[in-house]
Amino acid sequence: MTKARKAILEALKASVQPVTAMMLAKEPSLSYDQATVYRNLHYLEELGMAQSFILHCSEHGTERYYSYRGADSGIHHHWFHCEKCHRFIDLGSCGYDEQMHAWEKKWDFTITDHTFFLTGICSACKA
Amino acid sequence: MTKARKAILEALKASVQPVTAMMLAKEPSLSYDQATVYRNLHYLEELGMAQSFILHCSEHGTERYYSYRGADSGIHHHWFHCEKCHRFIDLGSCGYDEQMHAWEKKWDFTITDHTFFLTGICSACKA
DNA sequence: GGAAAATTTGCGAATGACTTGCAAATTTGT
DNA sequence: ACAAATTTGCAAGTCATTCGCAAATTTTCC
Repeated sequence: MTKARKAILEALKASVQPVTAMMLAKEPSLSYDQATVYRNLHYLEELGMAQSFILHCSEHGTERYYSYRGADSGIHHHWFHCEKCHRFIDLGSCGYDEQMHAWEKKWDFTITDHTFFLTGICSACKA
Repeated sequence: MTKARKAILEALKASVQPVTAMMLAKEPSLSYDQATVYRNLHYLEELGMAQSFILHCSEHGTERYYSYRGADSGIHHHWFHCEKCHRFIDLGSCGYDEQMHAWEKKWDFTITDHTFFLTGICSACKA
């Protein structure tokens, strides 16, 4: 595993919030080329050490957000996104496995991935 | 309501599958400028007559897909996307209202929108 | 440990979805 | 039908993300 790879993985692991490739590329302590960051995030996601979702918000546009995912403990996280302060709240795993299974049976398709997240106004921003 | 607007809304209503702005812009029977198509899709979504979601698939990249939504009957649809044949299956409304409410209570945030869809291989493509 | 093979990096340029400024055309209000 | 308001087409711009390629790093094998 290369230096860049390791550093990016550590940054992901250390971050409480999901981050974009650009955020990591601009992080002074990393200072890897954006292409390198993008490539390594892809790589880490393929390995199953990172997970991502695409979010569009009026203020930041459309971007892919990455978060850490333990190699084995592989919990698929879902998030709430506050449109005001742009912070994320980790909702944990969605627990829809049963529902998914029901759908697979009903329609006879095979689910390889699911996307789920919420947007709204967080507690702090409501006040 | 302008001619373009009406035509685009009709196209949406007529389409069984969610469509992208580009698909509509390239549709010979419509032949409106892409800017016009994009602007009107935004407009229709604001009105509540269209709904959309952003999907990334390896073959077609990242694009926003629109579908018709009756002005009042406003059912929020969710979809399964087949990665092979690129067709969508309408799953109807997700029926997670209770779960959402539970989350709102637990975290004290207000949900204004939710994104949910599945990807995988459809029945036909498995065979 | 070191040289060759394989992979990765940085840079700059390209891609592709989507947006925007602006003048001309259409629609609306009266 | 006329003036005001909105929308359209066009061309150029924006922005996240990707790609080609030569140089640098990592891995492999002896």
